[in-house]
Amino acid sequence: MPDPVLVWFRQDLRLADNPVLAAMTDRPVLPVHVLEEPPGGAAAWWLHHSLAALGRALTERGAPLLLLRGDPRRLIPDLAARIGAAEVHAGRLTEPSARARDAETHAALQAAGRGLVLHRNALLHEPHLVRTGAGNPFSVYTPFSRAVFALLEGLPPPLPAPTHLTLAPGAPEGLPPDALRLLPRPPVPDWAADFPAHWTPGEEGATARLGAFLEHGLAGYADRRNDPAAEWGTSGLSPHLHLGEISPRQVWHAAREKGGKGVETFLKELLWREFSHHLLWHRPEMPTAPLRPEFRAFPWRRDADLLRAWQRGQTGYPIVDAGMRQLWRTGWMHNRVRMIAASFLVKHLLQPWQDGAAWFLDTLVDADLAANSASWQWVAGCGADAAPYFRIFNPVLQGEKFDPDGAYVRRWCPELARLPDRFIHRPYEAPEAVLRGAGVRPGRDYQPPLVDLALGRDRALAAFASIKGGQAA
DNA sequence: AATAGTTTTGG
DNA sequence: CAAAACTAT
Repeated sequence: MPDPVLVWFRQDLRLADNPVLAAMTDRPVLPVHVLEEPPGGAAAWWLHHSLAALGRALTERGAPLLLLRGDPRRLIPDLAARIGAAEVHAGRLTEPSARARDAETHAALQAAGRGLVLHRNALLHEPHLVRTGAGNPFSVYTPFSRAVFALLEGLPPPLPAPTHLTLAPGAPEGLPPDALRLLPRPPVPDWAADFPAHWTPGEEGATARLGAFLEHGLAGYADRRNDPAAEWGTSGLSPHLHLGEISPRQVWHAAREKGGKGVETFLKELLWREFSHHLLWHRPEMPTAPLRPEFRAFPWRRDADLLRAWQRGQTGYPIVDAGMRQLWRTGWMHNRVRMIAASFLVKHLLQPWQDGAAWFLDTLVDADLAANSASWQWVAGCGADAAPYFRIFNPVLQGEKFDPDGAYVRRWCPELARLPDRFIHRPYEAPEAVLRGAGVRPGRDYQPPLVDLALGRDRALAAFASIKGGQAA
């Protein structure tokens, strides 16, 4: 009998195209997941269901998933010792805390003569292996995407899922998924009540979502990806990719095989995800500190009331409010609307981007530290390859451009649904008779804007001007 | 992955 | 005089 192996599942909750499992042919395995800190609320809901789905799939293959809660630095080496595993295998992660944890776990394993083997499993290409011609990490997206595109020409095809696994003997009793307490419980109201109508966590759900997107969305992707009301405007794969229920390699190959219009545009979006992880790998401070140092002196005007109004979707700007409510109800927000809502918070309201990023991490089912941090820094203008500081989205113009008939706003802000197109993105300009005709009582059904757009814009520009003395690039 | 204000164009 | 082009932020 070959040596047993401990298979440590983290953000690769799938069987197909899983290099960790593929390395295990004919070896007895103990699949384990250790919950150390629960993720944000919405992501925790997703994790619960994803772990349950993975558990079922692994049980069918003969090796049930062991669920534990506690410190992996101690639990993983203990478990490896208990089943006599010389090696622990896992997928490599980019989050700084996970990297530190893996290094410590590795050290603890090594002290007992064991090893931790990390596989490329969450990304198309390892972030530490992509370099500029000069040998440095990339800090600009376009050259990064060009380099990675070239590297991916020889991307091997996805690996098949194992049909049968042999369970290593000696596993202790694990926890049922419910014991991880990842779901909202009383007295907290069930904010996830609507999630199941929108999502099916787990590998099967991910595969089905990819198939449906290829069928209904890919060909029109270049045209529709900025239409937040379009049913198949985007793939909706972000939460599945975040937990590795499907690999980017599977998505990459499937899109290329399908071919046709929209493929290039779609693949470039996958590379934004890669780029975010590349940045986080090389700049682990990215989640908390601006990548452009002059932004450390930015005069934010932190205000709990403004932040709360934004969180609740009560800013008075329909496209922002619709987005924030879609986020709360479904755990997801369309990418175009994320940019608009984020820009409004950091520019017009002058709230620190870190506060917005924290709210997104708590409410998004796809809460990904790399993508979230990189994107907020991009919007705020303090990121490596960020929008110039003077790029300030006007939520009314953006709404009129990308949601011209107000379908998105009407869906998520039903109190405005009967307003004519002309005022759907600027209800505060509607004459009283129009409001009355649409059944909107001013100040009662919909609040006045939190800030005048011209004033907010000028104030943001002034704030940015005040830090420009720094060594801006 | 902008916007606002100004100037120029062209029917 | 509306639309397109240009330009500063």
